[in-house]
Amino acid sequence: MSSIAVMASVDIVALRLEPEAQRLEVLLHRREREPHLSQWALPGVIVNGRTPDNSLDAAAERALQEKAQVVPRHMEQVGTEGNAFRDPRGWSLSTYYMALLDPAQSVDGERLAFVDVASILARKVVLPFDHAVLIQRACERLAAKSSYSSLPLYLLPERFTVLDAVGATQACLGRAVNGTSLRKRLDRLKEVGWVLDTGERQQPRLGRPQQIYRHLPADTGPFLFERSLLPEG
Amino acid sequence: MSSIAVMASVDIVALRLEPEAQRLEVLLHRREREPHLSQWALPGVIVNGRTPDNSLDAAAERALQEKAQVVPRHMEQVGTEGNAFRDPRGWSLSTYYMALLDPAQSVDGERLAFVDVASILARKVVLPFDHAVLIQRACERLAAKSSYSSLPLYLLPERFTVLDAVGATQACLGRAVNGTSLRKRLDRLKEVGWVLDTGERQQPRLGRPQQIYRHLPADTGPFLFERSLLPEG
DNA sequence: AAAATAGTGTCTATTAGACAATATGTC
DNA sequence: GACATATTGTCTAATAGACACTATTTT
Repeated sequence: MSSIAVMASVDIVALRLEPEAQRLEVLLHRREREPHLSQWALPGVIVNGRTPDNSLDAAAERALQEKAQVVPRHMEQVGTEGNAFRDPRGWSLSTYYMALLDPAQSVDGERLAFVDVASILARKVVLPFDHAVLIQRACERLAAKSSYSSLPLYLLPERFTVLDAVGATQACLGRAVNGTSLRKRLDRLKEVGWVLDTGERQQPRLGRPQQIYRHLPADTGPFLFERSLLPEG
Repeated sequence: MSSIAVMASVDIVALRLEPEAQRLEVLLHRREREPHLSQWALPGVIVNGRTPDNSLDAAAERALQEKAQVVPRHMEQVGTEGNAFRDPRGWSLSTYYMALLDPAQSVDGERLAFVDVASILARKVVLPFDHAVLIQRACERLAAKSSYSSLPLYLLPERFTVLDAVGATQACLGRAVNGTSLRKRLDRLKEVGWVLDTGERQQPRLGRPQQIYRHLPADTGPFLFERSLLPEG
């Protein structure tokens, strides 16, 4: 049985919207063991028959709790990367999940930090293993789905404005987004009950106050629109 | 190292369009070892450091060649299922791929057969492990993407008619599809060079002859439309 | 009042879909 | 010619997007 076995782990690409510049950040964890001891890497856990997990999803939950110490608004499996080179110890597998966090999620301690995704993808920050690739794949998934779904709203706090929604969508897509279109989408989401209109207002530094929308606490899955936001306009 | 290891495999959900009724069939392989020896199951291979595969994708290719003995027009990873119960030997992982075959793909020998997908999902045919779940997930992925992409065309022979395209799309989506819409989509695919108009005709039993389209031999990835085919009409 | 920002209304473009009209073959 | 089937053309509906216009607040 050991001859048919391989190292396997679950890694979490937990994404947060940085409040100021509305750019994506990924949660990294300082490694507690070799290889790459004490380097910043994706939080993850080993999976095997001796760990307490009954399933991959359960292992992902445990990784979130034990290592990342955050509660995501949404989580989904993205894929599995497996080859002979990604881990110096030999053939290994990593099933990686995308988790979307409330921007208010903060981390304490020396072992956790949020790092700008763009600087990782540009290789300005270098991660061990193939973690940069996993982050890239997760962001590609996020971008693809963001065009035709309400997925970016999982990156917003429970109460948010139209401008927040535009910013989140732009961060996910990596390009400008039409405000009118996003307003219409929020109207649609209001119709189906995916978001609520609180009736409350919020005063920006200057100008007319903003309507405050609210999303539901539970992850009911993203709403799928019938058309995509278009590349140019 | 053996204490941090787990059983892992790659399984292939190879789908074919049954020529007559235009229903989806999946390729099954009679198992050559325990557990579930000589039962029909998904073709797959073990992955670990001792097998010749450099990567998961390479293992998937090997599974196709050695076990399934078919060459797909398209293949993509769908996901990974892992838990303590799916294999009687203990905790195990299966990364499973969706492969789309030419309907002319046939199999010879006693160890391979195409089986109607619907009867598997309805549990009229019972498969070992959680293979029915893997097939279901692959079909869900196929249905989701078929609504907004040219994925169903990978199930067609190189030369096909509009009616073939309608049939394939219906089989993938599991519901009726508007013929006019599909014609327009084929026009769009012709514009971008994803399909070609051969100029040739084919005579059905009765009536006006059908135009014959042709797709390119290489898998350039599905074309993504900006809108979905709509649920009712 | 001026400036800034939010939100609304109107128009266009695109594409799915319904369906009538036409083309082209077999019997 | 009758019939079957394929294809084209016309119209509608829905929604993304552009943009002018209005609303509401601060300074």
